[in-house]
Amino acid sequence: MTDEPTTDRTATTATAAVVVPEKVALEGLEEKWSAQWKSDDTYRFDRSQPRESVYAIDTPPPTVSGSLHVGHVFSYTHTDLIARFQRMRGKSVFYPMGWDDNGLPTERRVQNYFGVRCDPSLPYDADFTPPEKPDPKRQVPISRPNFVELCERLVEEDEQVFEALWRRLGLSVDWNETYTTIGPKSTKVSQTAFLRNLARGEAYLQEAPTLWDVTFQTAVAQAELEARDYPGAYHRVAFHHTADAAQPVFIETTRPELIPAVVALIAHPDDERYQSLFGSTVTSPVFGVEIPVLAHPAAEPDKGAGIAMCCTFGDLTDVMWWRELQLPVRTVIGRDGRLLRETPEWLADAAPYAELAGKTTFSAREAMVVLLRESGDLDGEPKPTQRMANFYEKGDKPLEIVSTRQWYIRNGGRDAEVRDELLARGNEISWIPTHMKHRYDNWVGGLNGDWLISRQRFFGIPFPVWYALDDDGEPDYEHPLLPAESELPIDPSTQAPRGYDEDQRGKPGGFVGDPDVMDTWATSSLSPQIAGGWTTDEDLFSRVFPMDLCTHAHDIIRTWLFSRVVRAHFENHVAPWSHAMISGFIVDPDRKKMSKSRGNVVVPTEILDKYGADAVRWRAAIARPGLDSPFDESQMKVGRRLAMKVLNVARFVLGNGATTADPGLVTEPVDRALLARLGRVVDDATTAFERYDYTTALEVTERFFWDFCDDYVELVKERSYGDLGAPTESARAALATTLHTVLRLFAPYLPYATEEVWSWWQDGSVHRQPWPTRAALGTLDGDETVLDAVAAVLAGIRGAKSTAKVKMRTPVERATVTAPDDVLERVRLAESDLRAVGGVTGPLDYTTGTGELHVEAVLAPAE
RNA sequence: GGGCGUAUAGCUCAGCGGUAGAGCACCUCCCUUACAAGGAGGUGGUCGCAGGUUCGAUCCCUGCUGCGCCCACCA
Repeated sequence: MTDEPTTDRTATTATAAVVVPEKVALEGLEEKWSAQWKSDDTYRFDRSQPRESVYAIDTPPPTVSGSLHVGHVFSYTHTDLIARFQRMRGKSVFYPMGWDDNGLPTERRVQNYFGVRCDPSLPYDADFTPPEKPDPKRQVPISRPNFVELCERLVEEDEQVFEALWRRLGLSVDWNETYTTIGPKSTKVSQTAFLRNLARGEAYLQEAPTLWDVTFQTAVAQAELEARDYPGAYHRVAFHHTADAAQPVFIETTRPELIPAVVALIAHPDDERYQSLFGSTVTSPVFGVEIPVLAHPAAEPDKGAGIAMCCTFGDLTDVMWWRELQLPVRTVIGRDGRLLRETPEWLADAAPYAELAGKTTFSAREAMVVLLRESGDLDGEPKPTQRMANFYEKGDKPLEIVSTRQWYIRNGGRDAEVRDELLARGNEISWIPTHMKHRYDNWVGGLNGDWLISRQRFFGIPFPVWYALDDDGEPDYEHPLLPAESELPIDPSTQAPRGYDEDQRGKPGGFVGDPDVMDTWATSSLSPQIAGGWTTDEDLFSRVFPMDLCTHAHDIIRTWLFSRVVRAHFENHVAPWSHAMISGFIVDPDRKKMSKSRGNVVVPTEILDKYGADAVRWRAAIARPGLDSPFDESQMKVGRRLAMKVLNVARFVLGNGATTADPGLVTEPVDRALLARLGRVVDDATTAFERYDYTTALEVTERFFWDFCDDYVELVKERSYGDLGAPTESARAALATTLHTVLRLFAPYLPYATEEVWSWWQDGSVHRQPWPTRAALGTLDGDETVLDAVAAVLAGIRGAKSTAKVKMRTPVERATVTAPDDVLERVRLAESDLRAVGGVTGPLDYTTGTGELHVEAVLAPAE
């Protein structure tokens, strides 16, 4: 199963002078080899290969304005392990790297870093230089093009820092294949895909209630929501029967400031308490607005008073009622999160509104309570409560819902057929681990609206859309003006649509550009297309798409993973990759999520400085896909020790002239046993790696390697020196063959230590060598149980010395091995080696016994 | 409230219908010419709880409980 034809060269002799350093160290290897890999272009993708010889990887473009934590480092390492394995298996690995430099985080950083803010009404200033000392309180207003220039300047610096970190970690990315989510290529691809979505009816413009962040003043998509605990208070408020004002109807609300926006009271159709009210009207307190009392099954009888005040819009339930019961829109909250300054015309009693106008929701709530007290409609005191409120994941005020015009892409949230298609795409993907598919299914099944992709921001990919202005200067949203694909990329804020001149911008009979930009996910959802050359390099695209693997942590299944499936589904009619490998989180030792606010974040460069890249990679590799893993520095030490051991044992093997890795020279039973076992390890590691189980592949290799160092190397040490008169060449060839094989098995995990050792006696990079195969070891007939028998004798002799608390080189005057005959037979095969390593100077006797092998040793008296 | 995962040595984790495993930590010993940032040898567990299936359950089934995550939840 692992014996696929490759150009395996296990039978390799030294092709260059063997240079083994006097002293080995991990320090310096990262600088040395990452520079070498860069200058040699070691990881370059060979694009001449056909699709079946290519392994293509979709990596998450990190947010360059953010900071990386150790979880990122681990997750990217997981990807790299697979990339290196596939490369050694003979695949041409397409492993690009993207930078997400788009969007809000960058804007925010630019504002703070340069002390500026974007004012789109200003003209471009070609000579603008940012203030020398940024003053966060007095940000300099600059034009949108100036602002974007600063964004681009800053992300370029950020990208260099990130690339340096990734190179040091040893990611085998092809650095010729990079992209950004804001660059011309991404813009062209994003705009092209958008226009095609639009032409097919998958994208549309709609005025609708939208989740809105009042701080950033932008719309927010469902995927960016985060529910958080938020303190509030129930206010018991009286409405009044319109027919009989003396009869109050009590509702409970946490948002009394929305009373001017009330459009109905709603109770469950079966709720007996309100049967007589259905169909009648009530009058709102303070403002005297007459509203209907309606029935709807979503009203919960045991929640609050059992009858709810429906406002436009307090929450998503209000939106549902508004839509399903066809209620009017009465907006009182503006985009700045404050109550509208103009008094709404529907208020029967308008005067009290002056107390609320222009206030934040928080202040308006207090003012409203005063008004309710004055009118006598507040029953009792507000009762404090904790509830969950929706927040923008980057925001710190609860979201409001305002009615705005936005661009959407269909995602099944409003369409069962599309939803089923997307669920079916999920079935096309092999999920690692498999249970991560549930998250995808849950998310797709739970969508309650289409994907909102427009943002009211500045630094982002603009919609390639203009609107004609009528004679009154009103835009015609029904018939957007679109560019041809060949004209892309375009910026509608600086370019005019066909048939118009720039001086018609904003004038009646002229045009206006769509002011919005795409959300960053609307671009990164196309990462396979952007990186793969869709519409920009179709030959490349045919060789890499659909891709083989995407890897990232489980937190972005609902965003990045899902959105890529949506885009590939519509555009390419296929899932974007065959495998999705989902990493767990690195949590702190108390199993809490690492976060800046908790102050428990581990900075990647610190652990790289302290333990080295190989050690950090080793630690990453023992975290299996999908499982959270607590950060523990002691584990880095273990990885570091392994890397050191590789260097040291190689120094021994090669330093003794065991440089000919030719299994054909391995003749002694114990040596053949070693290679037989190694062959099984190669098979096991390969099988595990093929299943994306990099952890098991490492474990079996490591188990073998430590046994090799502790037992086999000790066993044949004397013989390999050539002073025993025993077959020296067999031992030396076994040592060299094992080193030659194990280095390649470890290469994905420990790229630096293995490359260093490889360079001592081989040409080229170990990372371009073929993955080892069992067949190439040529010892399928070896009896590996010989090793077990020998190891048991060794342990027996060592145990005797350890129990006696004497030095390990204490001579053994007489030893008796008791074991079943077949085991004794195997021990005899290595007798001279055992005598040498055990220091057995006197007789070595064998007696037949049953059960476990047992050694009786008579030790020489202490000197 | 819905879903998913998880529970095995002090810690981190493998494992599996047939006598409980590794690494770390801990204890004892050893400077041995690849390695003291080493090496050798040890101590340590009613496999979360309760039922069931079975000759036999840590493993399979059911139900609990703890922990973690995702989703829903603004009246």
